[in-house]
Amino acid sequence: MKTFIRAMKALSDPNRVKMVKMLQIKPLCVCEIKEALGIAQSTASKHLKILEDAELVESYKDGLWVNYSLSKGDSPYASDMIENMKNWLNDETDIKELMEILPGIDRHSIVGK
Amino acid sequence: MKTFIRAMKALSDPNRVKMVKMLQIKPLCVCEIKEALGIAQSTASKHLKILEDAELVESYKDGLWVNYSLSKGDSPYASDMIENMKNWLNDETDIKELMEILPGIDRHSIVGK
DNA sequence: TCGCCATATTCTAATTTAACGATATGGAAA
DNA sequence: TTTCCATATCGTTAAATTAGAATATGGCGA
Repeated sequence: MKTFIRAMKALSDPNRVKMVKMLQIKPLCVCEIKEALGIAQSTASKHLKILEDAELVESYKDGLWVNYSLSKGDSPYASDMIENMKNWLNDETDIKELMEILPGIDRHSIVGK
Repeated sequence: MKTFIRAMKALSDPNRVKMVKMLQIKPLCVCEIKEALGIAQSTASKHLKILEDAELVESYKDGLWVNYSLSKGDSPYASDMIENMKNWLNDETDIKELMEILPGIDRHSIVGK
């Protein structure tokens, strides 16, 4: 039950849902995610931790960067939800806008911290 | 997006999840639900309203009673989640216990208010 | 080694959520 | 009409959630 609740809570926040949708396209580092969503770095990092604790997302280091990607089917509810979400929300204005700006987001060209 | 978040939030509480699992078996009135879960009547009523707002549940009156049942496939995310949840959580101790006491719960034999 | 850079963690304030008791509502039965 | 009964709503309190600024961590490059 706790595992399930954790997954549902993780998907109960718009920013975290947007993160999942972005990660459907490609792995991203924290700074790219914060940039795309226009939120503080600490906020992005915290949200990603919540997604990771829910086993919706996993991370691996690449030098200074930490790349996040959708996790690959360990947890029961998480992997089902990841599958479902591929079909969900694609028509939402928010999401479509995100998908448009995503190709222009590059970790090397992010300015101030 | 708001619709989706509302559904996820509705499923982010253990009591509400238990309500959905119980309603998979049969429609129930508020007093039966509160009895099965051991919570206050006002608490049960409020949770049911949240589930109803998320279109996971619908209600119809039967005399003094208000019967709640799983809603029948209007909302996109809600109906998918209802389907998914049929396969989820059935091995949980909490849920199995609920399923055991459920047949013994009867609106006519509930004591105090 | 020293100083950045990306990320994680801590702190604090503001908002949301969940619970219960008490009260209001509305219909059925007397 | 008056009284109950099941349910809904209100009021209050405690706990959880979210946000950003500030600080800590840890590794790469000079």
